[in-house]
Amino acid sequence: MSDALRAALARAAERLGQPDIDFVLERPRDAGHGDLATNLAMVLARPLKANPRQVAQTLLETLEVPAGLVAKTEIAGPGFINFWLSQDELAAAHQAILQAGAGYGRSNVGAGRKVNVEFVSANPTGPLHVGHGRGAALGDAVAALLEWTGHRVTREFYINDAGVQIDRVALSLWARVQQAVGRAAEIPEGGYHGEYLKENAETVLAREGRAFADLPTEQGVARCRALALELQRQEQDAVLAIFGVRFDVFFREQTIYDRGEIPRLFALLAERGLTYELDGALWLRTTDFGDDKDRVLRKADGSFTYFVPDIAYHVDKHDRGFDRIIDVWGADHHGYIPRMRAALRALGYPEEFFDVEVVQLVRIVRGGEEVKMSKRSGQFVTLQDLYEEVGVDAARYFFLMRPGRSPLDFDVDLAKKQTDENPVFYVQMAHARLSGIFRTAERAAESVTGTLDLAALPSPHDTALLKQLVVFPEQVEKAAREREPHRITTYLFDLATAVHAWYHHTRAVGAPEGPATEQARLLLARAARIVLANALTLLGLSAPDRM
RNA sequence: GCGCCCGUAGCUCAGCUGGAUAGAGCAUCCGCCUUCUAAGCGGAUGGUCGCAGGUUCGAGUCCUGCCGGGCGCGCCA
Repeated sequence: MSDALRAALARAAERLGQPDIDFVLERPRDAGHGDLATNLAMVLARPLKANPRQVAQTLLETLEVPAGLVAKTEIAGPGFINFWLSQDELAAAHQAILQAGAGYGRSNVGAGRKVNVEFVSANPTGPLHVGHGRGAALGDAVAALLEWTGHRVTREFYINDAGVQIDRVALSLWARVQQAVGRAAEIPEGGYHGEYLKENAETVLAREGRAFADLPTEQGVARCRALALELQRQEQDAVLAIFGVRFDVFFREQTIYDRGEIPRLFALLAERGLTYELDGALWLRTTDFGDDKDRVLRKADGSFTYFVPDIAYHVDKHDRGFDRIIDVWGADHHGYIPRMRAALRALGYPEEFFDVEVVQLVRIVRGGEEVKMSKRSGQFVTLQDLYEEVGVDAARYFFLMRPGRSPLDFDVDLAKKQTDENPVFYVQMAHARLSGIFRTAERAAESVTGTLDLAALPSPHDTALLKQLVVFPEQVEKAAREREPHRITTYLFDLATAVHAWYHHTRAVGAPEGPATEQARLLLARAARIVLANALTLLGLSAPDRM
């Protein structure tokens, strides 16, 4: 609805001789300033050398807006033009909610662009921790936002199954196997000490038989490598499934090697003159592309740095035809961004191809004290511990409440509270209450149909709720563009506030104002329930009918 | 030392491509239960937006410098 007005304003500016002027048409913060406001007169004042309020007056005199769109205009403050939309326009916007239903809020601004979102990508060396949980919630929500705006999204998980970390797990598991059959064995230097490898050792012995422990060391360790990988991946997937996160692609680092991508990459880089030898090592000229120092690809001992398969992996994503890839990385990897960006630039990829979402640390706080570790992992709080304590919905909501770039204090006590202090509870309660209205009315929400009669909605809480509902699609677009799911949790909270206030101050079933108002309020409740459910669903949260 | 992120109410944090009187929750104080879930609603108190300059009709938002906090700076992954 704002598009028609924006076009009309642009035409008016053109008539004043300023066809390409950049102006803003937005929803003002203060409801007293109308439904939409523009600064056009103020930005025109300078080139026209005129008083902004005078310009606003001229604009309003020449403005041609489609009939039935705007009910009232005013010139305010330093030269803002405020618009109030007509009631027909609001009724039409309400009707659009009922018609679109579960699809309300979706758009096509992404125009089918192929996007890859890679997230979690935890090493297969142990259980997922709460930081992975935040990355999972955030990556999944970013992916959902892109889907809702018409992108073709692939959710991808990268498995580091070829590095030295997995070798250390193999040696650690072999040691646990030996211990389990009563032999003296030590977890090697840099190995994994968590309880979970003891469990894995028991699983291995139960499955392979006690004779497994008698294998020659080399063979045993090799088997342990495959078994540890399998068991850790299985556990991670089970936890992610409960957490409600699914991936389309699991990409193993090993595939890079198996397919011979490494020599191909070296040839490509050499061909472009991007590498050189120094001190027995092979270097990539990343400084030519914005990095602060060149990076080693092949070490003097002949082995590759981690950077090598990682570049090859990003090249592979490019070759799979994605227009854009988004990596969700922990904050401890942010120093790695410039070199990867430089490598992809060096290969001639477009600037906007590669993006990184940095996810800051999560501190788990219980009783005002930071919780540092769980017994099972030995060094960190696991994602499983967290959702078993507070529930999946609360965990996901809390992870999404703040921008990923902000460090997060996760208040476990608050997340568990079944009161309005807990934002998840508060938001879901709003949905449950709306469902309760239809239970009381003894009607299915879908059976309430027709055009919304605004004249039958006398309370300011009615209109406040309605106006909150119709901004959902633009909130989704904005959140998708900025890749900021926290905008949706903020919106959900504001919407829930509008619902609770409306619920408390007005009555739908048996409305004292009469049957026309009951009908209008039921239509409003139906729309509000749709929008709440859509926003919750988008973020991977449930929309309960009772609580 | 260099780079990135952060600094907004007592606490935890929002603040949309710069826009009108800087918002919310918690805490503190004051109201409201014959109600479709009081598992709720309304109100009050509380701010040199880290500091100092600059750009602009207009700066929490953009630029520069400084102060404070976090993280990263390997021929580790």
